[in-house]
Amino acid sequence: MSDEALKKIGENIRKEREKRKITQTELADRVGWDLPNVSRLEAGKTNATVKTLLKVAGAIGVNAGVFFKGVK
Amino acid sequence: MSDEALKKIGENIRKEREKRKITQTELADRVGWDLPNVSRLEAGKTNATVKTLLKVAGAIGVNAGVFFKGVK
DNA sequence: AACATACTTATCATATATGATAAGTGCCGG
DNA sequence: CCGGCACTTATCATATATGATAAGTATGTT
Repeated sequence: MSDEALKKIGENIRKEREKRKITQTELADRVGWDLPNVSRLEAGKTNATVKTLLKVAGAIGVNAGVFFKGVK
Repeated sequence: MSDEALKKIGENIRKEREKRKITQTELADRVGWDLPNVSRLEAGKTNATVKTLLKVAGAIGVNAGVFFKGVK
């Protein structure tokens, strides 16, 4: 469950965002944050909470469960 | 993303635990917590972090993504 | 060279999750 | 009725996520 997991989750979020051609700026806008907080999340530099994951999932249109794909 | 979501996630955790015939006490043991913290999590009274979900998922042998089933 | 876009890094205050302890409820077997 | 088991509720200190701001990098365009 190390920080590897957080990195992997960040990468998964980034992939889902890029799949939909959304910029970090646009995502930040949709969730009502400032841009750096999106960057930090995708970089795996934060141990996000459920609510944070759900906001992002809602904004890009996926179930938050997908962020855990391949996370051990 | 209301607190409904947190409740649903708690219920999902409880279901997965019960499926495997594990008590809260046993789960607490496996993750190295005291019992009340498991109760609180399953009751949806906390906005858990990724690491918390991963610990529980590891202890009961599922991918943490399943905790988000049916969560909108 | 100046500018714009997309993103990263560092840092801060405030809110809150975590992990602990103590005390409670409900149920069942003896 | 009593002890034990499974779980809940309340509350605390400490660590840290969130949300904000300021300043940086990299790449491409005019």
